Amino acid sequence: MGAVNALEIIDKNGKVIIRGLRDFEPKHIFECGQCFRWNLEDDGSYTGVAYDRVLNVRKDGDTVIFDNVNIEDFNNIWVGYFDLNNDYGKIKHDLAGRDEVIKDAINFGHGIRILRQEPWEILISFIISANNAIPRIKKSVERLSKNFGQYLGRYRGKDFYNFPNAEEISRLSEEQIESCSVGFRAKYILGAARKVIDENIFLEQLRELNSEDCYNTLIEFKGIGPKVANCILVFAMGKIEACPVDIWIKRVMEHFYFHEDTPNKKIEQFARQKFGQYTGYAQQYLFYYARELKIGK
DNA sequence: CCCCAGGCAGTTA
DNA sequence: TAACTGCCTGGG
Repeated sequence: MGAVNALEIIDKNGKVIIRGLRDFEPKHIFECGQCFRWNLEDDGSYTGVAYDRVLNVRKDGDTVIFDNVNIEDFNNIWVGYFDLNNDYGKIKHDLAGRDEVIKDAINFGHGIRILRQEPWEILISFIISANNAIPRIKKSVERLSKNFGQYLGRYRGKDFYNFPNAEEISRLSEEQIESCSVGFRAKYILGAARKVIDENIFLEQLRELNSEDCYNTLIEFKGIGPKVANCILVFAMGKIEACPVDIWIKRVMEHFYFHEDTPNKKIEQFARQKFGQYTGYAQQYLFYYARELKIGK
């Protein structure tokens, strides 16, 4: 039995409602750069797609309301997706004791959780993320889904589609993929799909590998370098000790710790030494902190 | 118009 | 293996 089972859960009318759910802020979770398919609604809730489901999430005081879901899917899919059985209070307490910088970052993004997302969608999403901006990454992922994914249903008057699987993408032309505004990354996306199909790669099984073997497998894909591979490790493979060093992590680390231009490898080493098994969490708090406050820019 | 955005591959030295 | 360079796209 996980921690979430100790809480009061109400299941009614296609909603699952949890009172007293700690360390959970939709804005922090969905806008900390880890996911691209969650969008803010007019009422402050977020609607997104994962694991062939459409879900809406809202927080009201200490209550979190999951809409468009039944209790079976909640237990089988979303508890894992939102990492609800993980004690973020403990993680934050441990990390915050290490120095004032990470302590401030944690206070700022106190409701962040690392989502356990689908490996294939995350692999392609982060190939698209290279030298790109979040709103445009979201637009490309959305277009790929709408044009080539399977129809899932309607919610609040909008149609939703899943992310096309590797086989579906492998059958597309480079031009079809380019039509989703992915630019020069189209050949990497098609190449990745063909590699997965031709080499019979089961990305879910990479979760069973250790971090290093998992990384070495991912970096064989054209379009996946060190940063993207580490993002896939943290956001889909459960390898939370990994440390993606992007431009914001580089900025915030140089601003607070190095005070000079520093190679990404050195930043990664420093972070892993400082934050250990919690490096991926620390990275996410620091990223959100830096990007929202434009630290180091 | 220029600049840059959660990097990468390819080329050089 | 480190240092460079060009890259689709589109919003500021």
